[in-house]
Amino acid sequence: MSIRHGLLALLERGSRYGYQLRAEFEESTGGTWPLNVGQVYTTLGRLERDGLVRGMPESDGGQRPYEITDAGRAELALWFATPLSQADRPRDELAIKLALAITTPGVDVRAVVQTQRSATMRSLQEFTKLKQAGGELPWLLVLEAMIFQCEAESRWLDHCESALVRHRPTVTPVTQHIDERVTADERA
Amino acid sequence: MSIRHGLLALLERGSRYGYQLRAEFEESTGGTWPLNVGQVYTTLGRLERDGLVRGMPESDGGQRPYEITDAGRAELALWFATPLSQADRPRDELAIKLALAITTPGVDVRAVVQTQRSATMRSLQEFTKLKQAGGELPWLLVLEAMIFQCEAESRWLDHCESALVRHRPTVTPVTQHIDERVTADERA
DNA sequence: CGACACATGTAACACGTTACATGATTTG
DNA sequence: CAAATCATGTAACGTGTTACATGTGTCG
Repeated sequence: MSIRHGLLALLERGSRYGYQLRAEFEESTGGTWPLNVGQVYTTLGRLERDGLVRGMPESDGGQRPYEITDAGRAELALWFATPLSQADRPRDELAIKLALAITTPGVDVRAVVQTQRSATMRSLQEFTKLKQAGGELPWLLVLEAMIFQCEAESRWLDHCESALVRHRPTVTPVTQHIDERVTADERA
Repeated sequence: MSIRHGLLALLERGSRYGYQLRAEFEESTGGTWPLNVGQVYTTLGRLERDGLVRGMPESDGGQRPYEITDAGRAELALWFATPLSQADRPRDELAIKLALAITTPGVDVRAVVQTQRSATMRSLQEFTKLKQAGGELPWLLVLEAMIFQCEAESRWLDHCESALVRHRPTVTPVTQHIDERVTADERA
């Protein structure tokens, strides 16, 4: 639903055509989430089908601008007025992954956690660097949203690791045979 | 991709049938993300089509168990070994919403922020209550992931609000006419 | 001219989601 | 018996995503 409403919001500023919409959408979010042009057109088609936008006749340079309708404006207002509930959000794949890793035989959960943390920290560094480069307020806020998320994820991964250590003791390479005895016990 | 791999992980524990898979999936995540049974079957169909699981003949009580194949095991191992990159994640709808709210005429951004924060805090309280009730380790970690996320979101919303105040001064009901002058200036 | 950016669009597919149809089994 | 739960499955739709086809304009 984010692209749908995103395009609607851009059209609220005034009439735009597909290519413009893609450029402005990517600009708002600083190119963090690249948007395939094709998707703009398919989404515009669906928005028109639903009566939220109106496609104008093709103008001079082969450009076909769209404008938002009253229904579209209402839908947009509703979007802004309604908070995102937990149910609206996609499942947290990382949480699912770790939760299942714990109960899946033959998975080194600590390795999963550590690999993820490396990746998360790399992202965090990239974002921090981008932040130094500066930019418009919207793009800056998006960046900071992702920075906050990375930090939360990193803290959560730390938390998971220590919870795991508490739950099933750490294994060093030397005591590999002990590891196998322990997991065998747990299966019973 | 999370359900696909989730089912694969559950099948790694042993042969299961559809209804069981749904129950175990919801149990792992504590019912936070309810999973429609129908989706289990469609997903199992796709997994079988891709050779990652094998559907067994229908047994006694009308149950049709599935088992994971070697290809499925490889896919699962890959899933666990590969960290989630930023590109894999869905667009952050809230971030997009706020970024666009800022540049959309006629939107009270502060109201959007405050409405969202109320909702986020409500979620946070629910999760905290659930945490007190306790549960298995996987479910506990999932809960804490969501708690951490809510906290990050709440902090980010605070940050947005203060960034907005810095950028365009707060308006009180009494000085409504001043607000209109200001926004008119900004449009120019 | 040839390459590249601009611009529109379609086809095909993946995944998630809901609603529905259908039966077997259990239980009050 | 009737209602609820267990269990399987299909049909239909929505969004997101990619790949492709097509044409125009511009610039070295």
